[in-house]
Parts: sequence; C-alpha cells; structure tokens
Amino acid sequence: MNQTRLSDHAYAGIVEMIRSEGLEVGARLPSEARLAEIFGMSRAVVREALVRLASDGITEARRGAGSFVKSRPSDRLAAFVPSTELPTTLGSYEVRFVLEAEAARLAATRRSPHEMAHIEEGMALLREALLSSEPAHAEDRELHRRIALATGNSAFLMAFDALWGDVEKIMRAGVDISRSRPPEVIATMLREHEVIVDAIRAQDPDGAALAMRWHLWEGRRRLMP
Amino acid sequence: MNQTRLSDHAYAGIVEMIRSEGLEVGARLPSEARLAEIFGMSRAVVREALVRLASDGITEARRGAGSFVKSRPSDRLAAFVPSTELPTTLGSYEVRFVLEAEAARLAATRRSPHEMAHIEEGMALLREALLSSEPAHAEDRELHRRIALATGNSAFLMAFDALWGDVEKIMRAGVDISRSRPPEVIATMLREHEVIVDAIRAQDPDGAALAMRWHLWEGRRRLMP
DNA sequence: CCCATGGAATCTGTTAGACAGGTTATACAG
DNA sequence: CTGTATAACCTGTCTAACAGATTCCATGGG
Repeated sequence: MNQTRLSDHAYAGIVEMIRSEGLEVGARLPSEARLAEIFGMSRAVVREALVRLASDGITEARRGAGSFVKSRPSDRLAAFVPSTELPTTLGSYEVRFVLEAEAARLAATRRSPHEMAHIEEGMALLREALLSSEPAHAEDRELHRRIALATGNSAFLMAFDALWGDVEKIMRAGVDISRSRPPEVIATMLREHEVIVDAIRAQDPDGAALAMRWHLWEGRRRLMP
Repeated sequence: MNQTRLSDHAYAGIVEMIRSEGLEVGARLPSEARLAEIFGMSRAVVREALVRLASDGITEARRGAGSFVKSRPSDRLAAFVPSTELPTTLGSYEVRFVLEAEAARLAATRRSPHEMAHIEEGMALLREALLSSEPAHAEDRELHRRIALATGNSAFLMAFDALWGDVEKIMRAGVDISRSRPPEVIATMLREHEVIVDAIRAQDPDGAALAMRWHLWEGRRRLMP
C-alpha cells in the first residue's frame, strides 16, 4: 500500500528545487547533509535519490566537492539522444513514430474481434486511470502494447518492449517536472488515444497510422514544449 | 581520477551473477546483507548498486521480500516476448521495413565522417566474407548495425538488437535449405548493400531508405521464394 | 599589492550497527 | 490435510563515525 518510498520525495524535491530556483547546468546543489535537513530525512535516503538522479543523468556527484546539476530535467528529456545529439529530436520517439504508426496501420488491417475487445479494454483502463489523476504510465503502455499485439506480429512487440524502458523513464521525468497535469491536458490525451482506437475499430489503416503519429507528436511536445 | 566507485563493482558483480548463474526473470537475488558479504563491502554500497539496477529496469526490490530479476541484462533487448508465439518469417521483416528504412534515412542525414568510415569498414568486412563463400551472417548484421548506429539514436540500436535474434534464425534456416548460394546471388547481395552505403555516403536520405527497403524486400524473397 | 602555500573547513564515499514494518516459511493446532 | 499463528528474514530508514578529496581562506613572503 505504502508504495511511496521516501527517496521518491527527495528525488522529486531536488528536481523541483532545480526548476524553481532556476539552477543552471553546473550549479552546485546543497550538500547531502543539508538536503537531509531540508527534507527532514536521513542522509542515506537523500543519497539514494542522488544516486538515481545521477543514473538519470540529471546530477553528477564529485567526491569532496558536492553534487552538481549536469543537465536540467527539462533538458534531460532531450539527452537520450547520444553525444552527436540532434537537439530537437528525442531518440525513443523518433523510433516510435515509424514503429508504432506502422503497428497501428497493421492493427487496423488485421485485428480480430477478440483483439479489438482487448484494445477496448485497455482503453477503458487508461480512461479510468487518467480520470482519477493517476500518472497512468502503466495503463498507457498497456494500451500501446495491445495495439502492437493486434498486428499479430510478435516482432513489433519485441521492438516495442525494448524501447519502453526509456520511454517510461522520460515520462516519469516529465511528470516530475510538471507535477499536476491540468484537466484539459488529460482530456486531450484521452481523446488522442480514442481517435487511434476508433480508427482501428473502423479498420482504417491510414487513419490509425495518422492518429498514432499525431498522438506521439503531441506527446513529445507535452514533454518538451 | 580514481573514478572506480565501489558500487560499480557491485553493479557489475550482480549483473555477472545473473548471467553466470542463469537467473531467470522473477528469480530472487541474495539478500543485501548476503551480497555485501559476498562482495566484501558494506550493505550501503550494495544498496546503491541495487538502486541503480532497479533504475535501469534490471531488478526490482520488494520490501520485506527481497530483490528480484526484472529483466535479464543480456536479454534486456531481445527476450521480452512471452515466447508463446513464434515469430513468423514475415514478422521480423515487416518491422525491419519501417525501422531500418528510417534508420538508413537518418544515417544519410546525420552521419559524421567518422561514422561513415565505420560503415565503409563494415561494408569491406561483409564483401570479404561473402566473396570467400562464408555464410557472413555476422558481417551482415554488423553492417546493418553500424548504419543504425550512425543515426546517433541509441533507440534504433535497441530495437535493432531486439529483432536480430529472429532475423538470424531465419537466415540460418534459409541458408541451410539452399546450401550453396550461386555466385550471382552473392554478387546481388553485395550490390544491394553497396547501393545503401553509397546513398548514405552521398547523404541522400530518400535514396538510402529506398535502397534499404529494396534490399530487405529482395532478402525476404531469397528466403521464401 | 599580489601571489603562493599550507592548513582548516566542507563534502562525498564508505562502514557499522540498530530498529521498524512488511513478507515468507515453518510449525503447530484443529 | 488445512488453516492459522508465530518466528525468521528482508528491505527501508536512521544514527554516528571516519577516510579521502576538494575548496576556501588566512597567512606570510615577494
């Protein structure tokens, strides 16, 4: 029940601190001891949050010196594109554009009634989760996964699952930044998914592919305005 | 300078443990205290490694129960699929059409001189292997992989690696059937790859995408006439 | 006045031990 | 054989301490 690990609060708190205090890349964070004091928890928990932040490429710890902002969380979303990076492009989404759009197209062409029901159910679960203001990452993933499943081609699933780890990481970071999503954003997200599902139900391949591309395009924009 | 944090050893040690002991997804790792004992370090360091492993999606910690393998590091890219459905021959190629064509397009747009040299080298290796009548699956894969690498987008690599297991299986089966490939087939395969590499060298996105699609189309026909 | 040099203060990395609260397995009772 | 209670175990968290690295500052010499 109490799934909220304390270090999640520290993680979110530090991200919020970077954002609200406008800490630039290279700026130093308060010391672990100081952060522990601020958040009212032990140094060990703060440390765990810092380890995760470093693992996510947001901060960097230098022994004896302190922890420093490596990339601001909002910039971090672009940092999945490695070294030679194209600033405007988010790696995982670039692949999803072609991969999931094609999956949606094939799903619209081939879906069996049973697979369609499976997709509808996924849609219902996502709707429920979003309307109760949950993060709903799991439900989002599940719906997209069920669409890939409806292609009848397990290779899509393989590629999909290989990517989702990154996608989820990006999404979590995004939600951490803009903590509460306004209702109109939730409604929009819901509508985008519904259009995709509608097109698959109507067996409209081009419509499904277009709706999926639109959804991913908008999703990326929501993450990096 | 001494960048070797102790937790790096713990991280690598646990990954190695999962691999060498063949721990399946869902298997339980030794307890933190036990791991600390094994690696000869304190529990805090083992904990740090486990936090990072969890952040990377390899393990999952359940309070009171232990840490569990969530996805095997080696399979992390490949074996997510429930294994119920064997991929059809068509399946992998269907995904490769969209995925690798897009990768070739982006590679043509973005490739650095260094990446181009890397691709040329891969091409040379493939040429050598094919002309000496080897199966050349490894070289084939390597060339395609280097093209995906030249996109500068690691997500393409992930998806690519996730698929290749199947592709290779199919290819082996294909070669087993028609044991010796006639010289003109080898020449054709070589030429198809060369056209792709040429287009990437010439920074011709559409040409590269088309050449890749043609190559995959022909490749599939060679396997299932 | 400027600059080098040597501490002193500060910070992360690591260790040890302890307890709370959850989970699992065992042993006992019905 | 089944169900339950209890004990053993495990992760999450806290406290206290020290080692090694870095930064800052004051002091002294040029």
